Parts: sequence; structure tokens; C-alpha cells
Amino acid sequence: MLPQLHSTPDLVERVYDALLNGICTGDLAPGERFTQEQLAERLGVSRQPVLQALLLLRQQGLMVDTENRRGIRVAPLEPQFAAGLYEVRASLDALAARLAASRPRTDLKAQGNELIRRGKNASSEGDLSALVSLDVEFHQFLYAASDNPVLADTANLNWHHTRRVMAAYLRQPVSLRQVWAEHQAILNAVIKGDARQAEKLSRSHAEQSMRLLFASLAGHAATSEAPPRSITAPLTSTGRQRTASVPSAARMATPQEIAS
Amino acid sequence: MLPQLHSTPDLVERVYDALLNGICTGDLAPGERFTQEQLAERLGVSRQPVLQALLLLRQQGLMVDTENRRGIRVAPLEPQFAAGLYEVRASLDALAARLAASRPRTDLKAQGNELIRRGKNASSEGDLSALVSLDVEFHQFLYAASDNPVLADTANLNWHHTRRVMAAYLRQPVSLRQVWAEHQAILNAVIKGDARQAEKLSRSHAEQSMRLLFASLAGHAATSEAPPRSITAPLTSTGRQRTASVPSAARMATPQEIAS
DNA sequence: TTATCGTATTCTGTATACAGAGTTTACTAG
DNA sequence: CTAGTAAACTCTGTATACAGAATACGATAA
Repeated sequence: MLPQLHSTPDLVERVYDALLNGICTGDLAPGERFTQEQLAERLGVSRQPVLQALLLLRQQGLMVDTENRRGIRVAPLEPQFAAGLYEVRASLDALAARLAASRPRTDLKAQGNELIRRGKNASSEGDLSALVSLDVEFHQFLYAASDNPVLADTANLNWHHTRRVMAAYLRQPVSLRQVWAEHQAILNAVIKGDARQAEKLSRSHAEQSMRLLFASLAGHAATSEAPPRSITAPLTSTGRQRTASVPSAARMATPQEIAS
Repeated sequence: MLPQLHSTPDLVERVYDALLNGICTGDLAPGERFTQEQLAERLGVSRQPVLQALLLLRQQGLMVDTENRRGIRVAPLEPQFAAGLYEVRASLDALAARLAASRPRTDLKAQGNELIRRGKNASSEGDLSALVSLDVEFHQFLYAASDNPVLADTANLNWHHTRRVMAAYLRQPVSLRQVWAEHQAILNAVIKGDARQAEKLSRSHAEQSMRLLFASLAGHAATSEAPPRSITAPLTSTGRQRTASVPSAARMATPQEIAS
């Protein structure tokens, strides 16, 4: 079934990455129902790696079994869930900033300022997808600087959801300039070694982000039910299809990324 | 291979639970090398559910691939890791207590006090394994009371590691009475709705727990390399064995628990 | 037309089969 | 006796095969 030579193994990881990325960017919209076989066919692998990747994604709450146990779908994105997410993030970010400030290393300065420069740049240009990436990168940078791997892992898991939220709701650049000014202030406090200030700024930054989110979310309101964009297979009009009709690997977000 | 009728499905979950429990209680010691087939044989299932359960356990950092990619073993338990763990826990517990106190419900009182009663009781009797269970239960109770599912999930993931740490190092009942007095104080603050106090007490409780841990850990010192107890297969003297020699399903912690 | 039962279809989870990567082991040459 | 090489083995990951659960479909009877 897989004519392409599979040079670099670990199909599970590649399927996982492809699906994770699709979910986080919003390319894979919730509400759409998938079958293991459909996913496998599109990605050019057998059902086994898909099954295993789905196990991970389910465990992280990114996909859920469909009500009838036939097929799986991307977990819906509920505002209340996002609120809880940001509450947790505020605590973890505060801890990270405090720890990072307590272990001041000079090499943070160059890397951090570079990130902020790029962030402000992307902010000026209104490049949303770059902004999300850089936001993730900046916060991961702080987690790493905290020198606490448990914290880093824990926070990174939650950031998958945060990326989803951002991609889904932050479509227009709402005062994004301020976000990077706040990043700047946090970094300065960390470099200075002012743990208390870093913690405080970090927490209020997360809380501010949550406020921005909910302001933006108010605009979406009823629109949120219909997902922004969808890359799912071109179904025939009546949302159902015969299994054999899909022309192998085509129009999936990442067809050759898997087969590489 | 499985003559027993498999009445209740979900073998992956049962394998996962069995291994997780073994790791957290310390029955499955780190340093021992396992093969997927060995585990499958002992649990009376095929390699497939084992493979999938291991995927989850690896992702959570509870098991690691052996250096040569042959076999897998329980991840070692490093003091530095435990320190990071407790730092994160302190933040999450503080958040949970604060949120729980902000949403005061009267029904917390009965359930919480019952837990504390049982905790103090087990503490008097020096029943260590019951104490660990009750400790977990009390904190999960607080996470649930916070009414933030993200927080609950995040914290529960970390508690797997915490259980390991407790089982490995807290062998003698060191001032366990105080632990439950602190729980009592936290609960009281939560019920009273004093968020600030609940947060403060919860954080200092976690920090105090960490101090207890490290005090106890100092006693273990060099002992920690040799794991407390081991239920792994009876190897012949020179840490290597022929594959066929294991008499099917015997002396594993949970043989029929899987086959049920 | 509607209700009910039986049959076919779908889809999942588990077991088995297959193939490759790397390692140990054994044999041969020096 | 040692070094080097080749064969066999071990173990993993992936693909395929199999079986059961549950739904949807369709036919028959009221």
C-alpha cells in the first residue's frame, strides 16, 4: 500500500505531528467525523500508526470518540475550557518567570531580545500565523529558562490547546503590539533577576491575554459553531461517501510530509 | 494465546493501569529491563496492547527506552526531578485552593472532613500505602472542587510521579500527623471562602511536603540506587535470561487482573 | 403508512505475520 | 590467542487478518 520508500521511520510520530498540527492551526476543524481508515489512507500509512497516534491525541483531550463509537472527531473548543486553560497558564507562567529570574544567566539576553525583535516585527506586519508561532516560542523559551523540565513539559502540553484557541479566535490583530511590550517587560525583569516582579508581570500578562481572548470571542459569538476553514476530503453532497472513492493521497494538508 | 474469555474489553487500558500501578507503588522497579513480549506474556495478551500502553507511559516519562533500543525500562527516579515536580505542584495546588475557596459549596464540608478523618486514622495506624492513597484522594478532591478540568487533568498527570516519589522515599511515618493537620487547615480555609488564606496554606503545605521528602531522602542517600523491592521475573544469576524459560503467567503483580 | 425484526454494513480493537536495524555469537585467518 | 567478518538472533515497528459490537437498512406484517 505504501509504494514510497519509508526512509525515516516512526510513522506514529509523524502521524501524530501531522494531526496535532492540523488541529492546532485549525486546518482540522471540529465537528468533522473521521475514520481511522480514512486518515490512514490520506496519510499513506496503515491503520496501526493512526490508531496509536489517536490514542495519544485522545488522552490529551484533542480528539474525542464520536457518540456512537463510529469514527473520531476533533474535540470542540469551548470557551469555558479556554478560561480554565488560561487560569492554569497564569500560574505556570508566573512560576516559570520566578524561577528563571532566580537563575539569571546572561545568555538569556541575546536570545530573548532576538525573539522579541521578531515578534514586534511580525506584529507590525500583521502576520498572524507567525505571531502565534513566536508567542509559543517566547513562552517555551521562558519555560526552558526556568530549568525545570517538569514545568516545561506540563506547560507545553497545555500550549497545544492554547495554540488552538489563538488560531480559532485571534484572527484580527487586536492590540498585539501591547503583547510584545509585555513580553519585553517580563524578559527585562528576568534578566535583572527581579523574581517578584517577573512573576507578577508574567501572571498579569497571562490574565491580560485571557481578557483579549474573551473580548475577541464576544465578536465571534454564534459564528464559532461553523469552523473557520476545513481541509477535509471533498465529500459528495450528502455528507457520506463510499470508501473506495478517494483517489489515494490528495489534498490533505500533509500528504508527502508523512511519506517523506 | 488467550484461552480465557475476554469479557470486558479495552486491553490497552488494563495493561496501562497494571503497569502504571506497578510503577507508582514501586512494585515495578527501575533498572529492570523488559521486553514487550515478556510483558505481553505475563499479562496474557498480545504485544499490541502492550505496545500501545507503553506509548502512553513513555510519553508521560514513566518508562524509557533502553539505551540500545532493545527493551524498555521504568524511568529512574531522580531527586532533581522530584524537586521540579514539587515546585509545579505547589503552584497548581495554590491555584486549586484559591479557586475552590472562590466557589464555596457547602457539600465540600462533609466529604472533605470524612477524608481527613480517614487520613488521621491511617496516620495513627502507620498504614503507609493507605496514607498515600488518601493523600492523592484529598488533593484530587481539591482539584475537583476548583471546578477547573484543565487544572485537574494537569495536576493528576503530575501526581503519578508524586505517588512514585512517596512510595519510594516515604517509608517511615515522619511527622505524618502534621500533614493531615495541614490538610485540615486548608479545607477549613476553603470552606470559609478565604481564598487568599487557602492559597497560602496550600502552597506552604506543598513546600513543606517537599522538605519532608528531602529530609527522608537524605537518609536513603546511596541506597536509592538499589530499588526497594522488585517483582520482576526471577533472573538467573547473571542478569540475562533465555527467553523461553519464564513459566507463562506467574508471580506478576496482576496476572488475572488483566485476564478478568 | 408505520412498527418490528432480521440481515448487511461499518468500524473498532486485538492478534498474527512480516521486515528491517542492530547486536551478539561463532568461525576463520593471522 | 586475537582480530575480523559473517551468520543468526533479538527486538522493535508496521501491515494485514480476524472477530465482535453496534448501527443502519430493508423487508415483512399490521
